[in-house]
Amino acid sequence: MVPADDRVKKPGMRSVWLDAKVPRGSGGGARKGDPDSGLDREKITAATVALLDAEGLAKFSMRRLAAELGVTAMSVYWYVANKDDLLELALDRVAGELSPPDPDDDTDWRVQLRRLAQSYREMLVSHPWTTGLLSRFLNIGPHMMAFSHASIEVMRKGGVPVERQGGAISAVFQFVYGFANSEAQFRGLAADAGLSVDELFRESMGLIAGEIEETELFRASSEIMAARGGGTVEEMYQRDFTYSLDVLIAGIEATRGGPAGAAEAPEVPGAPGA
Amino acid sequence: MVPADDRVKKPGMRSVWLDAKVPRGSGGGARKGDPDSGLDREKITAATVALLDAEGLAKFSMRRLAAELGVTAMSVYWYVANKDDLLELALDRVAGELSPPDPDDDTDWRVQLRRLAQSYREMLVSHPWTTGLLSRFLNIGPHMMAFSHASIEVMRKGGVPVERQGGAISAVFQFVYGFANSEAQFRGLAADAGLSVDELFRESMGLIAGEIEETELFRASSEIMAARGGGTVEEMYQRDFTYSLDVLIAGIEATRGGPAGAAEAPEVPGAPGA
DNA sequence: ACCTGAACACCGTTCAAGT
DNA sequence: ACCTGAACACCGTTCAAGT
Repeated sequence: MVPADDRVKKPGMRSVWLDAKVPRGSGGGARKGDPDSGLDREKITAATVALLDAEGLAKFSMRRLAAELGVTAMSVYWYVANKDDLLELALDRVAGELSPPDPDDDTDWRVQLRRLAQSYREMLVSHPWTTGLLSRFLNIGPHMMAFSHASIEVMRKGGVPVERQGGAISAVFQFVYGFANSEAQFRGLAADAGLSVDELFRESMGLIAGEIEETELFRASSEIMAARGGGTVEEMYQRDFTYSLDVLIAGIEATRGGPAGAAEAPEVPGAPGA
Repeated sequence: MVPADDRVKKPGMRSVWLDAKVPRGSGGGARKGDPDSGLDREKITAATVALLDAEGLAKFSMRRLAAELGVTAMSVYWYVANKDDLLELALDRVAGELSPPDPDDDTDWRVQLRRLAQSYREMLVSHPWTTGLLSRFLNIGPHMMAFSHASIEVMRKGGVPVERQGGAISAVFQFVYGFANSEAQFRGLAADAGLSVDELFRESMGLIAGEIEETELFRASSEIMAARGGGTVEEMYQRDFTYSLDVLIAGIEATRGGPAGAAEAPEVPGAPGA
């Protein structure tokens, strides 16, 4: 049959990770000519991540990627069934940066949770295209799975009862996802507008002030502005993130032995562990 | 000049909401012929929302929309500068479903917060295309702004000090965003696969079990499964959402008067109030 | 003031064909 | 086993032209 299409056709879930175990270009011996010229999934995935980092998801195309690889547009389809599969591979590749803790590490669970959250946030922010993709796939690649399971382990160490672990993980990592998404996107908007994040922040504030002016609503938002107390947007993000995590950890501790009736969310879809 | 292009060209932020106040098609008197045939922003936006709801963001195109409106592809550009502007309009239109509380309503702040969160979640889940767009724009449309300000007001009523209101809002609504996003997307995956959410959940669980089998990691995840106790995915989502909100509210109360050093996130970008 | 048609510079993917 | 070229059915947007 045609390249990379040896999967079952039955309707159901779709993911690269469910396909034939041995991907193209890693099978029969090295290339004949010069050894670096052969394509494989590894090289293609690496180039995809590089391109996504450099130009974003919107500008990424199979044709653009092929050009980068010095190859014709359709060569890539020998190694990868379609664009979505390639994006799944790219996603799990950067999930390799997550570095979940050693299961035998006996550091305080709160510290470990903070580290997991910070690490997830850093991945999302330094590869802004990830937030747009995480919700499109099942996220069952090896690195994602490792991260999910590390999250469960941390909650267990924190004494969260089994029926609540899913909920607690969801509260934390869905927050991180949303936070990092908005953070990354705001940086993107700033970059597009040719402004620093601080400049864009000031500009949008000024503009809102001009639009709704003297209303009650504006007074409230204005109070918050005043309380900001002269930090950079960067500092605001960090303080906000930290405080929100404090809220979550305090909340988890406070409800640890609370009333029954809370269970876990589906493990697989969306953000890790949720 | 050309249609809908009377904006300033200076680099900076871009948003429909920053354009000339009077949009095309609402100016000079009703249509000559039959009164229903004329296009305007209102009709176009409504058709856009309908199409996005029915077929999703991926299938939406200007040409498809024009066809729906019984008009040539390019007519739409008379009323709207480009696709992004139209999507911004669609987004704020469904944000009109959010129904923030009356500022004079003296219901307990926790109840009001739960209502805001539930209402936001419902909007995101019943219009799954919104999560993909919220992070792409500034979200400064009138309905979004109203929701943002209502969120601030609720935190104020909850006794959260001004410097923490932004962080608390961020913790809650970024969570809701992430949660609803993963919920909506999982429903979408199920629909694409022609399965119910329960079927897809079972199928993915079985599959993961088959893949990693006897490892320690799997044992942990397997324990959680066992603790699920026979609910539907629907019920799981609801319990999880509720428990997570409990965590957040308990956390907000616990840290209400806590240590200093936490401030708000930028008001404008991303999810409302964050 | 509003709408159209043709055109430009793109997409993802299929398919038959080359080596 | 791997790669190519041509083709299909699309995109968003511009521009000159119609009424």
